[in-house]
Amino acid sequence: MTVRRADAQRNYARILAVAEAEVAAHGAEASLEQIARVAGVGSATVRRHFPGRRAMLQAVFHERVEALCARAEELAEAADARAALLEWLGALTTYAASARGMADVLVPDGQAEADHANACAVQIGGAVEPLVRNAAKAGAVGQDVTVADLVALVTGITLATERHPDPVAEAHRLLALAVQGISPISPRPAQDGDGTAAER
Amino acid sequence: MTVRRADAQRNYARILAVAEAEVAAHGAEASLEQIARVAGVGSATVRRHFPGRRAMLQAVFHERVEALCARAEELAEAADARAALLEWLGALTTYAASARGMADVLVPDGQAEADHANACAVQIGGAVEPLVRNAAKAGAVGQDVTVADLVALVTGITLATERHPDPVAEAHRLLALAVQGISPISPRPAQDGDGTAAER
DNA sequence: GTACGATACGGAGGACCCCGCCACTTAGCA
DNA sequence: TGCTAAGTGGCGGGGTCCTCCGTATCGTAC
Repeated sequence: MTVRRADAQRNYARILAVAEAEVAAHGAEASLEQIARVAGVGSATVRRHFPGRRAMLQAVFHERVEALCARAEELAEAADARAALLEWLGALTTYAASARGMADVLVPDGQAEADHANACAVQIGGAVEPLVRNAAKAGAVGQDVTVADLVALVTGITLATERHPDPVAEAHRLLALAVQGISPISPRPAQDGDGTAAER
Repeated sequence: MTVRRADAQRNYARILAVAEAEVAAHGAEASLEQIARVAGVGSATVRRHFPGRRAMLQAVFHERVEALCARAEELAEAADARAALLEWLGALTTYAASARGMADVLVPDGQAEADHANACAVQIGGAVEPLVRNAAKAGAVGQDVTVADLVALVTGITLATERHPDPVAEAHRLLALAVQGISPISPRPAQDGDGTAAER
């Protein structure tokens, strides 16, 4: 635990490379065993570096997450807060829809993440927070809209369009729909405006 | 193939009942093997009645899908087309978010469904089509919005909020957000210009 | 009431995967 | 050059999915 041995680092890199390819090919449920086989290491080694599938996926998509965070920081400076936020959402959609398995790692995992609390989600949350706040200040989005909401919406869209012939295009279509509103009406207080009623 | 034997029907019913319980308990990835065990039949029998997990899930949620279709037909008569559509979307959200695994069966499955083309999706599509058309005619939704779009959006939201402490409430929140629009402005054809964004 | 044929059943077996354990190798420091 | 702990790989156990095939059972015709 002190410092990682050199061979371990090499193995890690190799496994990660194989994992990327494998996830790209088979999506989020790529076989860890298969990754080990292709990488030419024992399956135990893979699991040592990545305890659990989620960890593996997080590692695979780490670069992309960082790219998204960097983009968010750039965009936080933009003059048009609304356009900036929308562009970032578009970028997120493109990433999530084109990289199989990425959406799965963005959806919060109930129990097993309390310890380090879904690393990428937190990371993204921090980086994008300013974007959303700027947009809220400009009146482009509601005050109660959180980063998590937006990410959830996009990941949901991505998951739902995963098997579509052209996932990226379809995801962007649905995103546009959600941005514009399915059926927007200016909020009127005291009307039925709070969303949906309970039903049977 | 002529007529089903009586014992087969009984087994089917029993397995279906167990499957419902099992899916409710463990979600969409409930073990077929486990279902067989609990139902006291061989695993082959389960898969004879339900070839593949999707078939099982479709059977499990068949009643709910029918209920939703019935609701849609009722609502098609409503005076306020927009309210009708929104209520139906709310109902769908409640169903999908409260019944674990239902969302998974609503998301179209690329290849294996071409033969009978995702039974429930088609069924819902047919029943809800009038609702959407009415709403479109009333100008409540865009002309290019399809049933599939709306269902995809809701199922996506459901998938993304699956692990949330209170999935139903959270799903409804996001649905409301999507209905109102994340940041509605009309840069798109044919819609009236609302002009300024800063509404709220 | 019985005998027969189609229908449905269930268990065995193969393939795959995840996971934990443990003896062995090897890198890195003294 | 040794020594030690980090790192490794393979094995076995438990689980699932899926297919095949002998067998029991149902429904019917006689």
